[in-house]
Amino acid sequence: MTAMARAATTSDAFNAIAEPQRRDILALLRTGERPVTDLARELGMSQPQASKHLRVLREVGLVRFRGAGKQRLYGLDARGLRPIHEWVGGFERFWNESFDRLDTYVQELKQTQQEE
Amino acid sequence: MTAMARAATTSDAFNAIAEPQRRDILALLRTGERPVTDLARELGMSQPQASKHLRVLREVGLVRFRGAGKQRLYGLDARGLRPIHEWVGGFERFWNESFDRLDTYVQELKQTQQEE
DNA sequence: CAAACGCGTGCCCATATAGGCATATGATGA
DNA sequence: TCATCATATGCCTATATGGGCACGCGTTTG
Repeated sequence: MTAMARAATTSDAFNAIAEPQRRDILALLRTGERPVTDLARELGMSQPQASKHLRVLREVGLVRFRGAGKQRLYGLDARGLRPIHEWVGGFERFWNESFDRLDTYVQELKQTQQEE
Repeated sequence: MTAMARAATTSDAFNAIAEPQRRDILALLRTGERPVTDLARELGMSQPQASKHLRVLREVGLVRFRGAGKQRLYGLDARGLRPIHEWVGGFERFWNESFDRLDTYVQELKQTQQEE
């Protein structure tokens, strides 16, 4: 256990929503529960793909499902998004300031360029 | 270009803040600008580590720096967090509903357990 | 009971990290 | 110009994906 790679995607909601397709799934589920196949079709991904993403979302608690015949209806459980909203919200006053700061900033030192 | 791995961490803010240490850096920078070494020390990470995380944050535009002598003062540019806040905010009414839904849910089908 | 359907998994591949370390770069000052 | 301080990078390793595919399983139907 010397070197570590990126934190497991299943570790928390932050990681779970870092993947675009998973964000799409969550967004679509706001409309209501859906079986895997439907989700896959509506979002243009393969069934295995959908299942895998759903698994991650399930493991961090952002979705849940209930069996419905041979299908599994997945539904949203947005509670896990709240902590994220709050964390990001902690920067709210900064993204407003930013502009001003940046201006002062730019004038302040026109040349200490921050290229790539 | 057949198989793809996770989206590059440098691709967007969502990925950038998926890493805990980077979130720590952003949080610390709310206090004000800081040179790399300070950041590293205050957050208990190596200098190279700090530099690397700062690079990612820089590439997605969440931080910027200005040269100050032989140092580089890194500062927060939270504007990039706004889109995230808005995306997550789009689920706000759901994380309140969730509880109720979940209750109904639980009673509704006590046994279609969603284990592991 | 067999065929069909809906899902979840295992396996293989190509990538993209995080970290630790050593070293290249830049800027500053003697 | 050279030594020094502050950072940025390159390299190597162990992991963790994300996708495609084939297949195993449980449920439903015929």
